[in-house]
Parts: sequence; C-alpha cells; structure tokens
Amino acid sequence: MGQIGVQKVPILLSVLAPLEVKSAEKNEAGDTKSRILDAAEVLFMEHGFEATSLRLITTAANVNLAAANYHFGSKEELFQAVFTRRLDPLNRDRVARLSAYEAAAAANHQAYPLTCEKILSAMFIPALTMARDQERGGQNFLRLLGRAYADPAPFIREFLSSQYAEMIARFRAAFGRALPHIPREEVSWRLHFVMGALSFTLAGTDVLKMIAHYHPDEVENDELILKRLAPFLAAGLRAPVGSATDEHQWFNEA
Amino acid sequence: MGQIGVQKVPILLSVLAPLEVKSAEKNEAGDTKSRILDAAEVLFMEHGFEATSLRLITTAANVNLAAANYHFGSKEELFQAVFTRRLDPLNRDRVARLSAYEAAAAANHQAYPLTCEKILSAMFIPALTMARDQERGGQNFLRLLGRAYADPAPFIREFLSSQYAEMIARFRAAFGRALPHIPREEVSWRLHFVMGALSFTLAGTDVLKMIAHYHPDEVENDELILKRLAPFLAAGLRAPVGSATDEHQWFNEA
DNA sequence: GCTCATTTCAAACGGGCGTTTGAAACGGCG
DNA sequence: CGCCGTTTCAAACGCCCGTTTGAAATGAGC
Repeated sequence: MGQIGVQKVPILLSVLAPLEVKSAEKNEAGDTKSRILDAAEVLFMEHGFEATSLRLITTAANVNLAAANYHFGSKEELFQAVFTRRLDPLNRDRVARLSAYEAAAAANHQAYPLTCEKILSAMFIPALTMARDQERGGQNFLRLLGRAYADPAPFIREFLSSQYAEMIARFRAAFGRALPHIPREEVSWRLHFVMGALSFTLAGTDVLKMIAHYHPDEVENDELILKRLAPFLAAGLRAPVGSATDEHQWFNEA
Repeated sequence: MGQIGVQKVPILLSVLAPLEVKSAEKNEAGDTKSRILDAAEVLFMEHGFEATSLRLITTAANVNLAAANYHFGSKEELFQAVFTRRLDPLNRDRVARLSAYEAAAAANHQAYPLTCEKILSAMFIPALTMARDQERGGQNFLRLLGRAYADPAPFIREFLSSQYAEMIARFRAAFGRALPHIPREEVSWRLHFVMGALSFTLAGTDVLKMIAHYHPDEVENDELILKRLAPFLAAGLRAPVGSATDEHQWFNEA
C-alpha cells in the first residue's frame, strides 16, 4: 500500500539491500524493472510515445500491468527512465572521449586544436560502440533517440534538452576552437545541422529508404552509414560562411 | 445516410455544382472542410498525430465532431488530406524550378551541369515561398512536415514515401550530374543527409534551441536559417568520399 | 515461525478515443 | 410548395487508455 508517493523507495532499498544477483530465476532476462525497460525501449521505438500503451509494454515484458506504475510512477517517468539508462552513459562517454583527445593534443603542441574529424569521432564512436553492443540496447535505442528529437511532446523536449546541455556545450566549444575563422553563431548553427543529420540518420526513417539505393546489409549497419556521414559533416562544418552578397546567388535570382 | 462508403461524393458534387463562391458566410474563414484542414494542420504540428484527437480538431475548427468523419472518412485520411493540400504543390514547384534551371543551363552551354547550390535552391526556394505565405500554411506546415519524417506510424511513412518519390528521383539525378566524380550510391546517401538536416531544421525542434544561441528574430525566420544551411550542405555534398584508409582515421584509433 | 516491508496480482475506475447513427436543417429546383 | 440530395447535429456505441486499489504472495531478519 505504501508504494506510491515515495517513488524512489524500491530503487533505494534494492541498493541498500545485500547484493544478491540471484542468477536468472525469471523466464525472461532480468528483473521486473529491467524487463519493463527493455520492452518499453523497443515498443517506444516502434510506435512512438503516445501510440505505445502500458498494457502493450507490460504484456511484452511478461509482467503485471500495475508493475509499470509501481516501479516508475507514471508512463512519462517510464519514458524518461528508458532514456536515462542509455543516454546518460552515452553522453558521458562522448565528453570523456573529447577530453581525452584534447589532453593528448595539448601534450603534442602541434595537434592543437583538434580537427573537426577528430571532434566528430568523439561524438560518433560512443554511439557506434553502443550500436554494436546488444546488451546496451544496440540500434534500438539510437533509433528511439533520433525519433524523440522530433517529438512535439513538451516533457520530451525539456528532458532531452537538459540531458544534452553539458555535452553540447563542450562540443560547441571544441568546434569553435577547430574553426577559429567561423563566427561563433555560425558554429552553433552548424552544430545544430550536425545533430539534425545525425539523429535523422540514426532514426533510420524508412520514409526515405528510396533516397539511398542502399545495399540491404548496409542499412542494418550503422557503422557504414556513419562513415559516410562523417566526411559529409566535416566538409559542411568547414564550409566558407555565406556572405551578404551570396544572398542573391541563393534566393533572389530569376 | 448515404454519406459514408462513397467518400469522394461530397468532393465530386461540390465540383460539379455551379460555382457559388458565397463570400464568407461562416464566422471563420472558409467552409467546413477547409476549417477542419486548417485546424488539423496546426494541431497535428503541435501535438503529433496520435496525441491530437478529432474532438480537439473539430472544436478548434468550430464544426461538429461528425463532420471530420463525414468529409474525410477517417482520422488517417484527414491526416493525409492535410499533407496533400500543401505537399503536392510544394514538390511540384520544386520539380518545375529544377526543370527551369536545367533548361536555362542547357541553352547556355557553359552552365551545364548545374551547381549543387543551384539544385539546392530549387529545393529551398519553394519551401521559403511557402513559409512566407500565411495562406499556404506558413511555417506551420513545414514544421509538421519535418516532424512527420520521424514519425514511426507505417501509414505516414508509406504516404510520405509515395509523395516524395518523383521529386527525390529528379533531384538525385541532378545531383549525380553535378557531382560526376562521386559514386552514385554516395550521392544517394548524401541526398539522404540533406533531407535529414533540412527536415530537422524546418521541424524547429526546440529541444536543441540551446545549441544555437540564436537571435530571437532569427528562429522565427526560416529564410535566415536556410541561408546558413545551404552553404553547409553544398560543401558536404562536394566533400571527398571517405576511402578505405580513412576508416582508421575515423573509427579505429586509440 | 512470525513480522513486516516489498513486490505482484486481478480487478476495477473514470475518462477520452474514433466512429456510427438517425434525425434535423439546409438549399436548389421542378 | 414539396422534393431530395447534401450537410450538420446531438447522442450514443464499444473500446482502450493511464492509473488506483486492496488483497495476496514473497522473502529476509528476529
């Protein structure tokens, strides 16, 4: 009866309790909470937030319907839990990798500042590592992430914004140093475009499958896709900035 | 009683009927069908497909709930009607503009093939014209479009895919001619990235407002944003393709 | 073996959903 | 006017939703 209203109690107690790993006693992998998170990750990715019901999730996870509300409080909090589980470590890895690159470059005076390619690889390699690791969600989570970027629900936007704040600030600063001849504001916009192309690509929007006459084995391999995306983005980041006179070239001719 | 089952009847008859423009006799602009489309366009953009109810739409449009099903058949068909009304003319404009550029360039032998910038402007200018025209949906529709790209609902993906097929084929061919030294498959992927960055940008995902320290007047002005996006994309399209040896530069270093 | 906090469970609650219905209102036309 | 196809309307249908409830099961510690 005392489960709601003190939502974190189950979590805290399971931490304080002695570490009993209990092998795998349930039919599926993991305990109830993990099974819910795993099922929710896949179903949110496939159908979106609104179209995925708690009944669908708990049925797929083979747990009771009420377990979702018991462990996570609400559907929104479950959605956020799905993200924090993966996104927090991912962005920590990205920042750590960028810091490692910068430290190594600072030691070797010639290599500072970092190139755009090097900074992009600090963004991409952790994502690729995750995509290759089925136990960390594989490509499911990256597709979910790409789609969440375009979701209009306010709580999703605010949540992602807060989750990304630190990482974005670090990478904007790095790109600013890599592109000293480009105005800071332009760098900000280009970072925006980079995130857009990246999330759109990771989301795997089959809408535009026809755009790329891909080989079937490629679309299942994020690594090959990102190897195509990275040179594209690096060149865009380094592009000369459009001047006021370019305006006519772009938008005012006959 | 005979309204369902022959969904197009109201449309056909209104065409066959004598042209009575009837000024503006309703309190809001347009007839019932247009008012539903206008309200649906805004609400789908703000909340997405699943989270927008027909009751919300018909209330905002000041029409009876049943009018939505009477005129459009179902919620899905209403959604598609919202898109065809804007997207069909938009993509027709794009293809027509590209054809006009190609015809003009063919007359002037020096200017063939078109530059990437010219091809991109054939994609962007019609979108900008629409964004500036409040009577054609303004920026609302473009944001809706950007978000629909990432929507997982199968009927949305299939619908957009069919709506874009012709335009994409034409532009892929144009980019292929503009970039003869780049493999066709690579061009396809880069067109995919272009569409991603474009739709992500048009969707105006406030999630990443913090990425760009934008001036408030800029975020409301798609024209300025696209002027930043176009040079970025043109440079990416022209980027040297990553070779097998570049692989190590990107993803296998320490 | 009893206690008691934690977790699971079946059932229900209230409400919003897309859609359908049948009657009423409208409007051009013989 | 009376007809009849078209459109509007209030009401309802059946369904699924997120959440809550209170009891049953569980299991470690005294």
